[in-house]
Amino acid sequence: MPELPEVETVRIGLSKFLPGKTIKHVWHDWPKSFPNAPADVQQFAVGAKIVLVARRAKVLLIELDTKYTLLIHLKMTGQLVFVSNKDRFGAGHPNDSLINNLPDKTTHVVLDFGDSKLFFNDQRKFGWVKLIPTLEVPNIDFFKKVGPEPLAADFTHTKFIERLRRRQKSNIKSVLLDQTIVAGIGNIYADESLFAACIHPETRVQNITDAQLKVLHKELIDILKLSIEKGGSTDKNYVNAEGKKGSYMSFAKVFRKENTPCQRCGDIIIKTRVAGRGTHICPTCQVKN
DNA sequence: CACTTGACCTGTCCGC
DNA sequence: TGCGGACAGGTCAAGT
Repeated sequence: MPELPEVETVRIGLSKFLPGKTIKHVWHDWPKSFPNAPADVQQFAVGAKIVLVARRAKVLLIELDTKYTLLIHLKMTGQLVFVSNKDRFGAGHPNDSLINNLPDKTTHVVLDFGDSKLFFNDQRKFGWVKLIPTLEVPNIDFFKKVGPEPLAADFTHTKFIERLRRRQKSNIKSVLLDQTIVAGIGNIYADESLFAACIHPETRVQNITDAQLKVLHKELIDILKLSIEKGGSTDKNYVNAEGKKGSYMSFAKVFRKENTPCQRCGDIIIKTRVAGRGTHICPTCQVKN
């Protein structure tokens, strides 16, 4: 679901459209989707101009010129879709694309810029939009705890290994999913990178060699970069800022590939449960040690 | 401290 | 056809 490559793809899209736009009106219909609305929204968002769009971990940051920033987390089924008025045909048009039919029943927040709108859709309502003073953004609990960006230039294999070894007794998959160790990895890229590095997801970190972790570091970065290039993974809900799906799933080697042959050895990919998550493994390539 | 479970939600699928 | 239950998986809180 939306992990680092998906959120980064949305950021790239929104960066093309949002800077310079002025928020004319904010609509929302579900308190938990926008917890500090409406009081602060009237004061610090309506009338504000968007300065820039950034990302940290799986969180999008839309900075406003009122010294406030909108933080957005898509969680599992969130979408952020930008629609320009001139691109719409109207509901019911033969071109039945998503953008012609928004808002729909999953839409919970709309930022209206007059000539265009940004729709926050979220089928399961786990995601949220928050308005926070820009200076306080680094001090929110999540950002104080979250680990380094895996695609940052200074994220060396040495740093990666040092951080993973803080959880020597845990299984490697739980550690990859732990946002305080490394930011941005979720279920898809944990499974894909562990397969690429030939590591069984239940292996304790202490039983994995530095050489293996160095391979995992390289494979993880390559996979995240490739996925961004392909516009992320669309399993069910995910779309980019223009309402379009990502194509990385067609490059995935194990995720949702259970009962199909492993591309490396021909054995059959299995689906099991590790760390409470659906987990995909090649039983021949990935052996516990 | 490591690890698991439940909560937050809705849609889909499977078995009866 | 409908109905109950499992499942999907990001994050946090609470429990073992």
